[in-house]
Amino acid sequence: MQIAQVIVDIPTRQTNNPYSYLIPDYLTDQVVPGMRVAVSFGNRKITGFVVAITDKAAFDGKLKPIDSLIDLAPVINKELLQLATWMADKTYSFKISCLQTMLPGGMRTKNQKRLIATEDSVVAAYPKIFHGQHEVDYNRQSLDNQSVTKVLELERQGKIRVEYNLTKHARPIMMKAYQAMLKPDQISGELAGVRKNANGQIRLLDILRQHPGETFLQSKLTAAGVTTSALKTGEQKGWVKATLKRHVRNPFLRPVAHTTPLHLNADQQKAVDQINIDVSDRKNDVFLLEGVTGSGKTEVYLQSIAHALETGRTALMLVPEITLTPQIVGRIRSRFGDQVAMLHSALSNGERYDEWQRINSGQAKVVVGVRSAVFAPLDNIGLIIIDEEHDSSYKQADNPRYQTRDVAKWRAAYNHCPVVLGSATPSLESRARAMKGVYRFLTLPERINHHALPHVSIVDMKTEMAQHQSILSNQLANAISDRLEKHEQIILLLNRRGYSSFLMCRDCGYVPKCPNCDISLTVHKDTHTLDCHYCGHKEPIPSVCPQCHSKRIRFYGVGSQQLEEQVRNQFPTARVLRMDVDTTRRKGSHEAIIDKFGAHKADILLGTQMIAKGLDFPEVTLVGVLNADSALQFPDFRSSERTFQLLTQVSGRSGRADKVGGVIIQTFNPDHYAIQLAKTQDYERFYATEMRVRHDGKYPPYYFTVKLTGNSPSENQTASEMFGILTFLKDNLSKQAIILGPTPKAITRINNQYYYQIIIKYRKEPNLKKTLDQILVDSQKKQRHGLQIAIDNEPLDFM
DNA sequence: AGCACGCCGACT
DNA sequence: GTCGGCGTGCTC
Repeated sequence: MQIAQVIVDIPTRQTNNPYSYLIPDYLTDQVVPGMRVAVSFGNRKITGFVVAITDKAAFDGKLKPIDSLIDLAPVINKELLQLATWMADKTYSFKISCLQTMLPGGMRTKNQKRLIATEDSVVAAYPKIFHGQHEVDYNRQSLDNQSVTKVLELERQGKIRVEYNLTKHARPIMMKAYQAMLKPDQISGELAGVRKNANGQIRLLDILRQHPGETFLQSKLTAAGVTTSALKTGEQKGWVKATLKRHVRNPFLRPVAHTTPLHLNADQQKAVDQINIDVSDRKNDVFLLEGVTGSGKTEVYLQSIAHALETGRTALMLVPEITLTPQIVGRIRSRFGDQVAMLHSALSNGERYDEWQRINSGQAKVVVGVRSAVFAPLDNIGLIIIDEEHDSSYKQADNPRYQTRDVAKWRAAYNHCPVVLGSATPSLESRARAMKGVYRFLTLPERINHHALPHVSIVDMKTEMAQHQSILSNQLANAISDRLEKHEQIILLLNRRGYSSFLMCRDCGYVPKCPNCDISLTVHKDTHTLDCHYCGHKEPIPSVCPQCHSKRIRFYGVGSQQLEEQVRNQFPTARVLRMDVDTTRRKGSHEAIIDKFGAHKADILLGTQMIAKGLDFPEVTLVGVLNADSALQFPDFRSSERTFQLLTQVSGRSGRADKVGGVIIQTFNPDHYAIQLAKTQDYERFYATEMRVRHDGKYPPYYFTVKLTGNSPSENQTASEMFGILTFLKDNLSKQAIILGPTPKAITRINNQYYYQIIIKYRKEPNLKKTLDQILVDSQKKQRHGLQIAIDNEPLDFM
């Protein structure tokens, strides 16, 4: 008898190991590791991943059989199955969360319970449960305790039937199609029996002659001039047979022209050569490819990918979250055509599913995508590239909190292939490793065609604000007028990290706050609401101060909407485009804005971070950064690095073609080294300065770090439990470990939960993993007192 | 997670 | 004396 080892879809410590299930006879040899199955667990039905097939159970109680298969073929291959185990361990998360993360969103199953009333009377009797409907989804959170008990009671009485829907959301699209049934020699005979003016039928026979035996989507045939009535006749006469054919969604909006490899300069050639040798020799090095903006990193990637394909292997290229614009994908596709699949958050579930299938089936050999694409089911990977490796979107913010770089290195080791980390401003971690010889260091010091770097000037907003209250300094305003006159384009960047507009009463100073969180509400003019960005609470914008009834209640802070208004007022003839979360929410709107600006149908593009990355507009000759230092104000050890990277990156956006660009940086900290060194684009000095700061502060890359966050509905409870954890840590770690906290988080209360954190900095702690695992096990009991623990290994910030 | 079981306070 | 609160433990 075969036994399936199943990781069930319940993310808890106690269910983090496989459960044994019998494989019924009729499924013998059909259940394979990596498939999902439906199983009974307790008294409900849930899904799980088969991770192994054994002939003995580790459990000596009575085993239940597998109920049914969810997949006919594995959705997680052998490599990814191993990776999931490693990742769960590394990120202190559950195996099931890791497995689910590896699947494209649309394929994830949901354990949905559905209640069906078998007696009409109960529908009317319990409106809280049924809302007047005969069938409802069972949602425990939205029901009060009495209703939950009632549901169980009605279920026992047989007045309610329970169904479990373990649904997959994305499915292949099946469309109406027709299969050609005629042999070529039958065609002319049939043609003779057709009326001369029956154009549709003639057209159909024509197509059937050229493609005997093929199956055509109905839409293709009608597009080719075959009418639906002709198809009906054809079906009656036995020419074609009605059937269904899979329609593969195509997320690529436009066809692209084919391009050929560009000529490389000496540095690029050297980089390509070294990477290619590794690919051929199946060596598992990590390269750091450092090259200033415009130095031609992408061409290095493309030619290395080409080499990987030539050796019969596949390639994976990762890009930051908001960069994956048609510009980049277009370049990859123009070289590799339909072998390219893309995995990106802007795709619909269905599109992502189809792209994933193309990869899983081996049709796609090159995958371009964001963070989660690191789990693309590619076989036989020959090269992994991480572009803009310093980008913070490579670290997942919630469980499993993985760092894409680490996952990529794991997969590269498994596949015996190199990893290329590319950046103009590498993360200090990566650069330090390159200096130590852990990574191999490749540089592209020159800009292609020797374009001059843009001229960068810094405006001190302290003196500027003393003269006039305006978001735009005189210098920036003058530069904008100048470019508008010359019909050149302008990008205005609002560094809005934690900086958005709120409401304040000018008479009493009242600021509307979220009732559930310790944070002021943000003004959203489009919806006319005050929103909480943490818990989603919304309320209308008051016209009088609720506290002192004054009418002088106004906006403060600069959001991109306010900036847009001011720019339009100051430059009424300019055509302005705004790009931020509000204007890009709709699918395709991101691309639409970029296309419009690229076609010079607007003069000014303004927006947040998302306009800083990877875009290439040759007509842009001025980049203005409105508030360069808003990130610097955060109590975060990485804020200088972020600021430097951002400013360097946006500066690269100006003047890439034949025109020399200008960059104007407005700041309240004109003397800060991150800003001064960004002005001269001096990465070397920034690296040296920042490394000294990190060394003195005992920060990464000199120290490893772990962040432990605890939350509960009571502040006292949270604090005291966290102090208990502190004692436990002190008892189990060495004297060299630096433990900071517990301290309340910057926003202590979110959704009526109180958050405290502990930071651990260390160089060598052999007991750490064991100690933290123990804390998680213990927290299972403490969670009953309401405390939840989250562990973030190598957090991006200490906030 | 979600359900059952079991042990202590306010009630028909 | 019971009903029901939630703290604890188990699910192959």
